[in-house]
Amino acid sequence: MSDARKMPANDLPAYQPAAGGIGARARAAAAPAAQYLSGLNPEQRDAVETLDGPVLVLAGAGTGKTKVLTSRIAHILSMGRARPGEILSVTFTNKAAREMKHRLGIMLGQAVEGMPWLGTFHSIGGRILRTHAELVQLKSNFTVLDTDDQIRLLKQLLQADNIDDKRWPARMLANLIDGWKNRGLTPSQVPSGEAAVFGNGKGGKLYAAYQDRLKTLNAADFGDLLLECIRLFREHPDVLKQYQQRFKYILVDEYQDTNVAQYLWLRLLSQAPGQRVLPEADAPSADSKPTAPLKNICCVGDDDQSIYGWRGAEVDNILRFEHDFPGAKVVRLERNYRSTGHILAAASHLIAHNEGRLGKTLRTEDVDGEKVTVTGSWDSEEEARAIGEEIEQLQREGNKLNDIAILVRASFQMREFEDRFVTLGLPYRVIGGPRFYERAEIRDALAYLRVINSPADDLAFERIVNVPKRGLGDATVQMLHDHARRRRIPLSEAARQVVETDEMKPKARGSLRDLMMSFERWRTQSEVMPHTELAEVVLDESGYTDMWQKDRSADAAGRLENLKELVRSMEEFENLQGFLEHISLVMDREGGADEDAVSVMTLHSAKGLEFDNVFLPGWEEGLFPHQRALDDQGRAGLEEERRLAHVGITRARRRAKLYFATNRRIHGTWNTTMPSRFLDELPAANVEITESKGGSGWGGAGGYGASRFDNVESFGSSYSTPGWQRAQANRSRGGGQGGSGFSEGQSPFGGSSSSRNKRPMTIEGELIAKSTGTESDFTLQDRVFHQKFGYGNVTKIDGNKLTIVFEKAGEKKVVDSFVERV
DNA sequence: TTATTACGTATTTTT
DNA sequence: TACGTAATAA
Repeated sequence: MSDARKMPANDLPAYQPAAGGIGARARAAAAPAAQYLSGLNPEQRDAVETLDGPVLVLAGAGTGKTKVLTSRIAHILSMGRARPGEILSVTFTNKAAREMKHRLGIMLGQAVEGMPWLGTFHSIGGRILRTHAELVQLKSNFTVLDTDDQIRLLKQLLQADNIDDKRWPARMLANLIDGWKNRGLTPSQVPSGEAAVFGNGKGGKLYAAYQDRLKTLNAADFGDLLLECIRLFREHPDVLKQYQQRFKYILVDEYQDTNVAQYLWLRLLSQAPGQRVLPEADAPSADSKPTAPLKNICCVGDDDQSIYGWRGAEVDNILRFEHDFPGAKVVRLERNYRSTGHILAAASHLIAHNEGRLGKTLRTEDVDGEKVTVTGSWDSEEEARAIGEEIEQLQREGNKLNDIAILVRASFQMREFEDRFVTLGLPYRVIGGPRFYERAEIRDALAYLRVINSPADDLAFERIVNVPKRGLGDATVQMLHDHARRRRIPLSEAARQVVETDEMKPKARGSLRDLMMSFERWRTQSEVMPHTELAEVVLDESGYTDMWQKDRSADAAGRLENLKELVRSMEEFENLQGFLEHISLVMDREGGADEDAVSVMTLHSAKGLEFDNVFLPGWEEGLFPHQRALDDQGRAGLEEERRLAHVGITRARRRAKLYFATNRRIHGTWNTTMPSRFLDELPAANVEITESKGGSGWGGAGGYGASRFDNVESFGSSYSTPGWQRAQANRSRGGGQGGSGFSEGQSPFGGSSSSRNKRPMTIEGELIAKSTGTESDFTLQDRVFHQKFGYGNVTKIDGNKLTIVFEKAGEKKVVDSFVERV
């Protein structure tokens, strides 16, 4: 194993000098081969060494999936089959991408400059899109909108269309559009029946309008990063060909999580260069016969870990792989190197209840270990208390807190544990909580920078015109909107024009003019000043920092800290443009793992991780499986929940502990719940039912199993149950937790700072300048009418600015779009 | 225009 | 419960 160490890691591409007159293959096999191949079992090795043609690796939990992927890349490189820049390697999450980069780094040394095309679907799609932005009616500095921006934008569209956004919430439309994009559907491709379900048949039109608006805002949402990429490939075969030629090898991680759009994207790229592009509506239908020779694509996944169906992931993609990629080699990895016998048996048994699996049987050579435990407690509070105590016990036995995780179904469950841990003084860390960049102060700061970088970014402008308060309220913004729409210009340009006139009250006008002048100044400065410094200047001069300094609320200090962190994190990027490109894509935070602390996270964000001790609370009907999954997706939903349960249990190396509570508070009211059906699906031989250690003597052995249906009667009468009364009594918990309740801001930015150099904003500037000069179609002495000032005569024309003497209001300067000729 | 209050309603998972 | 929106007052 370690005799392979002879060859230094960074000698990787240097296999040539290593061996003398042997053939290339032998050379490669003899030299660094041991380095990355020796640690692989036969199946893994098979997956790594099969370089030609499509390969599907079915990798169960803990079977060395990432190891296979990274080894395969190492293999491709050391065989000289491709250079780093010719390997496309896509993952689903940033976390996974980072992990792969990290492991590759260890495996190869610095020899491989970071693999330029290793990243998430979205970041790579975005990158391709920026390179060819003009071809899809964008500019290369386009903004990536997050869900929040998206919804605000849709809200505006709904209002413009006089649609009651009570009855038809913008959020719902956003989900619809997202769904369409996930399925690779442009506005014209959405089935008319589906488009009609929203807003009395206006859904389709709204989608189209939304796309339109995105283009004028020079923005793309998440779905666009893939969908527009697909459109680009279809409409410009030459561009597609270029990428097909570049990518000699394609590797896909977590293939079971891909959606239709991602599938199409991969299909296009995986065809041999020059092949006819797939016909328009080639969603993966049963009869899609792949005729084109397909390249070397290797997909790794596990159908039993598909947990993103609600987000458009198609388990079908992986189930149909052999059909889609004929001649594909399928490798099963079934040797589990992570969990003990009992844990694995429990997980396997559970998942066996699902139908429509490709079927794998996980094996382990590890000892049986401790049985999986199931513990019932009276209510969620007791559950938290019990888990807290068990953790303290584990700690006393010498376990690291870092080796302990609590995995919950829904994030609201976390609170209870946080409360408990704070009172216990137990260090914990919440993973995947409110994202750094989603915090209001970060988004505000970013909005300022966005407006500087891209004056057409109306959403950003709107966000900060009146933050901090400048006396520019709804009325002002509405007026700017009117003007902007009429002249088809961005809001910030409208503001610049209106400020020259008497349209606004002096006070508002003054502060808007100040703001616009500031932006002008910052924009100039941005060309000479380092972007971090610029950010500081902006935050300072805009009064934004002041605003929080004056704020006396508890979290103001934390927000200021976050702002500092934001500025600090900008250093990793070459310029403002590069920073803004990345911020919207790199959504998760990292780091902070130095301290010994219990991890608290959702089951979803736990995928890919492992811990010695895993606590799984909340195994109750309605919560897990989640009611909504059941309602919306029926059987498929249940199976996905079951896969989620499977993922949860298989995170554990040594101990998996499940919990259910009889009473849980949801939306402030107490509900009596039944233990999850998943508990019944566990194999008795590997499970132990234990007493709750949380005191009270309730719960425990009889809590589920034969007697579980005894609880049914108490449904609906929860207010009279002892639990409810006790809960009332417990309300007055003395929780004086003075210290810092919030988890501090951490940098969400990965190590990769591959920001490319692009000239910022010159293009924008020109465009703006031009739109200003549009001639007015008024002539001197025209008699006009103005909403606010009444009738008057034009006495002077300066571009689109008119000076008018009004009969009542006297001489005023106004913008022409506010008056009409009479 | 902003601050305050009242009311109603929605609550999974995330690139 | 807790948040956001809408109505109302200053």
